[in-house]
Amino acid sequence: MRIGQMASEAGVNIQTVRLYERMGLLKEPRRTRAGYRDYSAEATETIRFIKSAQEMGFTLREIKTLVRLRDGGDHPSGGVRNLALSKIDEINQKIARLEMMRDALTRGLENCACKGRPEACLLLKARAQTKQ
Amino acid sequence: MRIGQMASEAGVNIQTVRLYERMGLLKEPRRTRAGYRDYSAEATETIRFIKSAQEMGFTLREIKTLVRLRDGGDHPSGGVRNLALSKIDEINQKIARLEMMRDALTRGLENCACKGRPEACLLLKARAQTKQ
DNA sequence: TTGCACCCTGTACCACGGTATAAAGTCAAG
DNA sequence: CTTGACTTTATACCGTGGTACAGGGTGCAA
Repeated sequence: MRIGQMASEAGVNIQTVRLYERMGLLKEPRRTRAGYRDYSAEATETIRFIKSAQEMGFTLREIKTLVRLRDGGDHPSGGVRNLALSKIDEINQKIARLEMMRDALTRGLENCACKGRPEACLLLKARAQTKQ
Repeated sequence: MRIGQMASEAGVNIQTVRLYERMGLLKEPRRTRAGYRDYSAEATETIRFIKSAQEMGFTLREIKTLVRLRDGGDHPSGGVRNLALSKIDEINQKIARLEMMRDALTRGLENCACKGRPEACLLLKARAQTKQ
């Protein structure tokens, strides 16, 4: 699979794929005789992982380590394991903060739009949806 | 409280505070006779909210609306409420994706560093910590 | 009243992530 | 073979968020 199809399946620009490769986020694919990049389906998964991590606020530099960890790391070592654990910790902290932000927004809504009109407040639904 | 103290309490650069004001993220404080900005303690909370939201992957443009919503919006209206609800939804999606990423990392670890040495895997602790 | 720390506005610069363009090669269909 | 869609590398540019600097004013304290 060549770069054009890969990029379009992953939903990114071709230039972006090459950028990620240069930055070491995406491992270099084999090449055809003519020098064209030849990707396996796995690559699109990696790209999607990268975009997802990015939306979670990780930088490309951080994502570089996330990708390595996700792929099983290099050689098993305490260093790799600890790095992964600290990343997992970071993620847990992000989750906790997102929950706080959600509650802050919820409070904002309670103090405003729904004031005196609890029946109009779609909020409880939203909360129920997440506390399930 | 003047901008220097405010910025240092919030942990940001003075220039950053002024930038946020220019971008409409931070409402313009009153001024002293000399034209100095005069902040209340509330402002540092707003700054911290902004930084936190930023680490969660929201852009300043998005955070601008988050801040308005958190502060109780303008005038109560269905529009404001719906916007808040959709932001809450976004946050829930981010949380779900972070959980997926965490699991992906966890799997990466399982396939690698802890292979055959389950007693060395600190992973279960990390998971327990979050599933509590 | 001089010094020093702070503030003001405005402009310029920076890193990051992404994208666009140029100049050249590949390849399959007509 | 030629045409058109695709690829290659390399370079240049852009928006976002942040910061630095210049040139000037404020205010307090020795």
